[in-house]
Formats: sequence, C-alpha cells, structure tokens
Amino acid sequence: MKPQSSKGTRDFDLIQVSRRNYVIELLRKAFQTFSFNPLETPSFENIETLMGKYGDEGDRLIFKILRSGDFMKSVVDRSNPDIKEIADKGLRYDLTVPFARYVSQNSGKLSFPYKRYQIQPVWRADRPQKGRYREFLQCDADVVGSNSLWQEVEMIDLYSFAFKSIGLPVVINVNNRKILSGIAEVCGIANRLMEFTVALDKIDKIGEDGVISELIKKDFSIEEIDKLKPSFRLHSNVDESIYFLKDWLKGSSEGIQGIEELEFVVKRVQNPSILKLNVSLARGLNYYTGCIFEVNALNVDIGSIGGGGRYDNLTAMFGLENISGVGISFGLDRIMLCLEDLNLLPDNIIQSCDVVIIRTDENSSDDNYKIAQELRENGISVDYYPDVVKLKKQFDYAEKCGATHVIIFNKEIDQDRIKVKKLASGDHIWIDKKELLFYFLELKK
RNA sequence: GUGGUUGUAGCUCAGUUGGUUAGAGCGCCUGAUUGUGGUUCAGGAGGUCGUGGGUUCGAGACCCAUCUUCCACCCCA
Repeated sequence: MKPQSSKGTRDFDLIQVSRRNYVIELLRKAFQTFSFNPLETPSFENIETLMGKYGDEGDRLIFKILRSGDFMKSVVDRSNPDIKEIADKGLRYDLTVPFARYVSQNSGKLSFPYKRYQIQPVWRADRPQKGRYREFLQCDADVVGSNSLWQEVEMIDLYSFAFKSIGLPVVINVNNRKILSGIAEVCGIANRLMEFTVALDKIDKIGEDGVISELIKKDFSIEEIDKLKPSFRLHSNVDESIYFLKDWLKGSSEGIQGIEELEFVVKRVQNPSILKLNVSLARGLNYYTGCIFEVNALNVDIGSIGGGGRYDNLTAMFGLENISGVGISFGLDRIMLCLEDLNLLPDNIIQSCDVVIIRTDENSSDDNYKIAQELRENGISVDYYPDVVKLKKQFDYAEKCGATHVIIFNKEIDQDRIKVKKLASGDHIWIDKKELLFYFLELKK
C-alpha cells in the first residue's frame, strides 16, 4: 500500500508546528487580553445540528459520517437514499454553530453575556487549492447574550490587537446586513436580497460590468440595476459613504438602522485606519443579521484570512430565543501562508532540544545517562543517543534535531570534566561535572 | 459539484518523431582523509516511470479510466 495523506490534508513537521504554535499563542494571548474563556467542542456533531445552517452550498460541503453498522438498513427507498438516513453525524464545518449548540444546551449554567474563544480544526469537503484545505484550523472569539454595539467595537479592536501582535498588516472590511436589506428595499428588490448580494460580493473580482451582467443573468431588469448602481461605487472613504447612504436609504428604516450601527462602531474603534467600509461585502454564511467583517492581508493574494459578524437568531434554531451574538474568526492556515510569503516569521522559534549526549564508550553509559537525568530534572531538554556508534552519525543526528550543544564524556579519559561543544561554531569548552547543570541553566535564562 | 492542469529515485528535475540494461544534481548508506561532525575523495543502495486497462512487434512517451497536484468557477478561512 502506498503511503499518502488524504486529499486536502497536510502533515506539519518540526518547523511548521513551531511556527504555528508561535502564532496560535499570540492569538490565545489576544483572546485572553480581551477576556474570552476557552471552550472546546467535539469534532463531530449530530447531522441535524449542522445541516441547514450554512446554506445549500454549505450543506454539500459538510463531511458526513456514515451510520454505524448496517447503514443501509434504515433506508426506505434504496435507489434514492436521503442523506439523513445513511449519515447521522458530521464533522464540524465551523466553530460558530457548535458554539450556538453548546450555549443553547447549557444556557442554564452560563451567565450572560458569555464570551468564549475556541481554537480547533474544522473540515469542509471542498476541492482543495492553495490556501484552501479540507482540514484547517479556525480560531474564533464569540460573545452571546447582549445586543450592545460595543461588542462590535471590541471585536474590531481584537482583530487589530491580534494582527498587530502577529505583525501582519491587514485591512478589515466592514459592512452591515441591514444596509444591504435597505438597499434592496429602496430599489424594490427586497425579495431577491440574496441573489443581489451574491452578485455584488464579487465586484472586487469581476468589476462593475461583471456584476451587472451577473444580475442580468439572474433576470434583474435594467431599471432595477440602474437603481442599484450607487452600491457598486461605495468604497473606501467611510464618512462620505455614510453621508451618501443616509440620504439614499432614507426610505428604509432598516437601512438607516444599519448605517447608524455602522457609524457607532467606526467612530469608536481604536484604530480606524485599518477599517474599510465595503458595501459590497456580503459573506455567504446566511446566519449573519447585522455587522459583518472580513479581513484581508495587505500585499498577499490569498482571499480572506478572517471573517465574522453579528447573528441574532442562531441559538433560536436550538430552542434558545432572544440571544444575540457577535463573533470573529481567524483562519490560521491562511495567516501562516501570508506570514511565510511576506517573510514575517521570526527564525528563532523552533522548539528543539538543548543538548544531545554523544556516546563514545559503553563503560560510561551509566554515567552519561545520569547526566541526562539530572539535566532533565532541571528543565533542560536532553536527547540521549541510544547507541555507541560513529561520531559522525551522532553529530549529524544532533544537528538535525536542532540541538544547540552536544556533551561528550568518557569517564576513563575525562574523569571529572565534561566536554561541551557548541554545534553552531564547533567551539568546545571543558566543564567540571558539578558545574554542568549551572552552565545550562545560565544559558536558558 | 463543473471545466482545465500535473504526476519519472527521499527532494528538484532530464529523458530527443514510441525502439536495447531509465539518467543527473542534492540527499541517504559504506569506507578513506580531516587532531571527535560540518571539507575533500572513492564506492554503494534506491524507480514494476501515480495506478489500472488499451493501441503497438515494441510505450516513461500515444488512447481511456481512476487517484493525486495546482488553477479557474462555486463557495469560503
């Protein structure tokens, strides 16, 4: 059998794990700084929990898990089985829906507003591309149980804080679903909001003409498209856009509310310069109801590296009414690609061992191993080479596992001193047996 | 899910209009040399040419299928 990892999945080696952990810790620190509590949920959920939350396209991309045992037994029509008949579980597609399930299930013991962060992999049965995997790590922060717009402000500040600490320059696109509804309302296409926003969302990619032809394809009339046209040109300058929108949408109370919400938020964030009001931003996940966010890295063409927004009714699907939430997500895998592309990762973050004990003589084995035990007990990372073999082999090994030092001790020849060699320079020093631990503890400081 | 693309030693790739025992560099292993590794030298292992069919006297090269890769849609982190 040929060894091969499954489509759209990857293995991470020493360097990659070290780098990922480095960024994950920065994110965790950011979440904690904003007072979110950790939560972990199972990798799979009941299929009903997942289905119908992400739109038709989302349902298709959920990894379904076959029923245990004879999974065809419960199928009524074998020529056309329903998905729920043969699969009763699915791998989580995002972290927001499992979170909503958790909140609904545990509403009695949670005090609201409840803030949690969650760093776990999610799975999508998508066709892989660069920056698009079938298993990837999401890092989410959500707060539920309050309608306060201060939470939108905090979410944007959290984004700024986190990306600043990571050192990745980004732009945060913001919009509000209510503005999109308002536009649809004043243009008389309220019943076709989704079709309109899906087309508008592509404007950065296909341009104004592309959006128009897309709308024509979807049977929008020329008059309707003419009315919608101002939305194609709203970009960048936040104040001007808000001023214009207030006039344009004055016939829609929902639209006006959306603008006011947006205005409240953009006026209060700590670093408004990384915000971009982007009326074309729609986001496909259909549970969003208010503010929506999407983060893009500057100077890297890889799609969004984060997204989120306000959802008013997500827990209602699980029976818990009147719980509004806001959440944001960091796409770790894409963030890593950006950092690698832009060469922004420090090179001193590899988590490797401090010292390899080189074996030259079986008679010294016990003494060598005692050295390893003593160092380990004091927090030094030690690799004890298991065999007495050629030095070249042992040195190569030490080099490869990233050790900074090797120790050579032969009790017959060396007696009470130990040779400590720095791998990078090749320099060596002799250290008295009693001083060895002190030497490495000093290095660690 | 639709359309296209890729696949030769561990890695990066050569391989001429289909024609004998499929090559290189790097890496790996062994030995020598270097005052106990990183240099240099010599030798060696390793590929049913992604997989399965087909065309042909003959296929790594052509055809079909399938898997994988990357790209564009779709959608998204």
